[in-house]
Amino acid sequence: MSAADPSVKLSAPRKTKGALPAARPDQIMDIAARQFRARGYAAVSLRDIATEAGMRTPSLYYHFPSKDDLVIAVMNRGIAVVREAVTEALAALPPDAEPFAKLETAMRVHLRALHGLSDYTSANVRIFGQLPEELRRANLPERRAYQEIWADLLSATCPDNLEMLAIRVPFVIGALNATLEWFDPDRGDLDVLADQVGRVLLAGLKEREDR
Amino acid sequence: MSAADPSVKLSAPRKTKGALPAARPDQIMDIAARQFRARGYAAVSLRDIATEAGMRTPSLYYHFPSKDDLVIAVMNRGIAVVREAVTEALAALPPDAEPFAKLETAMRVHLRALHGLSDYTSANVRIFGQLPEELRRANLPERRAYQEIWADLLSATCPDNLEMLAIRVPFVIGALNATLEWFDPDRGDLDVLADQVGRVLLAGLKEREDR
DNA sequence: TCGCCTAACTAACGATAGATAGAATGTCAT
DNA sequence: ATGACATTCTATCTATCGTTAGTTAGGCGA
Repeated sequence: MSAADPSVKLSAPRKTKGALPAARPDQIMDIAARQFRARGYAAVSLRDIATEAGMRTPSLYYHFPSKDDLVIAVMNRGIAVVREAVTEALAALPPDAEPFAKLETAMRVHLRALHGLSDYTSANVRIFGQLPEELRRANLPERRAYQEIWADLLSATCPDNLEMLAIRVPFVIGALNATLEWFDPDRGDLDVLADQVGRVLLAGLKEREDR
Repeated sequence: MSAADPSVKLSAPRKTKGALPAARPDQIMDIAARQFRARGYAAVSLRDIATEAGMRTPSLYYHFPSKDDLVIAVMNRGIAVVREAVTEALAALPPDAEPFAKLETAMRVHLRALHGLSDYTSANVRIFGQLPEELRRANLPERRAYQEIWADLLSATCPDNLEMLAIRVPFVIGALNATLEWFDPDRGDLDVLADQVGRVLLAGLKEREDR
């Protein structure tokens, strides 16, 4: 394939100190995230990751104490990335932006994180349901922190109705995440997707009890 | 645990011919579906299935030629079950039912199939993304046939707009399926879920271009 | 120059997976 | 009673997994 001829030894430690061409652990995480995203959790072995990184499997253990630790690191970064992106985008809005304008922005950024911006976020969404329960639990704090952002945003759509909010938060995030399973940004326009999905969800959330 | 002490030999073939207490292959598929639903694809081994069925692993090979074949059978039944349920429910509606009444019915039945009615359907949704591509491909014909029902239903929400329809069909199905990952029918009321989800989606789909 | 740190290597282990071969068991029609 | 069939068994194989142990080689500070 493209990478990794193990007979060619990578010549020793890094010379560059200030240039930092992506630290090795980061590079390994990049590869892991891309493979998890493409092929799922169980289908990706440490051998696969090591091969693409140009090293032997046990060498990975110098950078990560176990496969679980590597996976947890990738998963947590996946949520951190999208949370920071959404937070920044919301902060860039005018302070008096309407609740539904904020919602639309958050949806667009979330979709962009899933489809192209971050292999980490898409890997997280893709493999979360495949992980043994222990690993899933390790990702829950990050997920809950991210959900709080959406709870803030969505509370404007159903004020004083916590039961409705408790359903709408995971429903909206889940509906957005589900696009990962069928939408291919290489074959369709991501902006069109965001327009269509945003329109349906925003209109649906805007609808008042009385119609 | 509850089932299967292999030292107690199950006494030979079935006597009952007309009574049919669920044919053995069906019983095995039931167990497989339940386990796949609960723990995902990779986490369920043939040993696990055999144990719960009260037999040794190789005995499974008398009924199914391989694990792949068993999985494919479970997956296909998962779609078949929900498709038949939706088809029947739609047929039971008055012939002059409005398009959005049909849509709401389909959504309710689909949610019910996911949460309780059928381990096959929930197993399908749960593990589809975990399967190697070859197995996923084997389930595509069933899935496409089921999607056609929804294409019919949803075409009323965006007449003469095939691009929009091509997005709305997988989006709606995906949004419904995603509830499997966060909604627990033991802790929440399924009817409440259907009310809330149905309201948002139906209102969103009803919204006209001009607002 | 010496010794430590970094970063990789080779070799191997134990566990578990799906799968196969062939023997054994019980039922039933003849 | 017997032979055919259906069903499950035991025993074993091969492949692959994550992981550990111990080793090697280069760069850098004292």
